[in-house]
Amino acid sequence: MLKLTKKVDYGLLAIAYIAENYGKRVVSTREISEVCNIPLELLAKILQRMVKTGLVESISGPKGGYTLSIEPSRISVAKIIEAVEGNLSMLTCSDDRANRCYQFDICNIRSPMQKLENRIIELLQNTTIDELIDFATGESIPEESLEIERTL
Amino acid sequence: MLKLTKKVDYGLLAIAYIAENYGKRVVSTREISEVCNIPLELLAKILQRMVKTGLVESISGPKGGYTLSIEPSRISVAKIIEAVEGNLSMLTCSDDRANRCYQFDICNIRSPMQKLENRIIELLQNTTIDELIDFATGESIPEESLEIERTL
DNA sequence: CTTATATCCGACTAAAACAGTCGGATATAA
DNA sequence: TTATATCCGACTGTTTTAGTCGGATATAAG
Repeated sequence: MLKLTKKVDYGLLAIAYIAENYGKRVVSTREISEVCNIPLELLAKILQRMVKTGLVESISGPKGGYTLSIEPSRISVAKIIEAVEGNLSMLTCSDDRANRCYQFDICNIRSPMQKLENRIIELLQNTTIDELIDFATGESIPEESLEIERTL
Repeated sequence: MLKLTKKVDYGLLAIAYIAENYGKRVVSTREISEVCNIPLELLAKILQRMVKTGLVESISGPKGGYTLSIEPSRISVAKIIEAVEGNLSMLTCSDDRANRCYQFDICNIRSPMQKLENRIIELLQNTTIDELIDFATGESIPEESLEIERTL
């Protein structure tokens, strides 16, 4: 379904915490693990993937840890999902021999669904880390953000 | 991740096919199964769930099958996901004893993520079956729909 | 130069979700 | 009565997810 995986959840929490300390100090896996209640080893792997994709950078050794390698405003939820999970597409339409979709030829909902996916991805790209920590620090909360509308 | 399950894929295809014949005739599980290359038994269960949630209605016996119980314009992708999977939330923030989230107390990204989720749900609610079959029948394709923009 | 604390990395396991199957019940047109 | 349809729960194999383990490399500090 559309549920976020734990890894993504952890990744978001971790990078938000790193972002709060951006420019001040580096934070270690252990510290994040303890503050956020995230299993240490799992968190380590998540952070390492975010290093690989260039979202954070690491300092080895004692007093080491992680810090953002780019501005919070340039780190989107989309990038974090991609870093942690590999890709963020909800559709896997394929005509390849290997992982062929048996509906590929007769599927007439592909275009509109593709469009829907693109819009969702746009939303994920437009939600950035600085917005997340703005909430945390209490700055500039747009009043509309508290509305909860889920009428089907 | 955000991938749609096969069940939802099948559900979308099936209901689109039913919608194409809406007002003309009922279509059977077997027919949809053959046309769309969907395993018969699995499709049957999916259609039965959509009956339960009131998206389609069934006629038993020979010459029986399914038809929409409401207008195509009132059937959204959101409703189909809910019918087939139970719910469509990407977040599962819970303070309950049973399935408690161990980050609940310290999580400071919940509000913005909730907002993001609401926007995605809005998109899913605003994409309806009549749009899907408009594409299939070639009517009123907005030119922007073919754009593929995925710049991260 | 040793030690303690970090990141780094692949392989592994248990549990849950997903995809699909099976057996049998009920309804109804012919 | 029969054939064709929906209905429904239980079951199985596969894949994904979540988390663990063992060991390598890097470096600050004594």
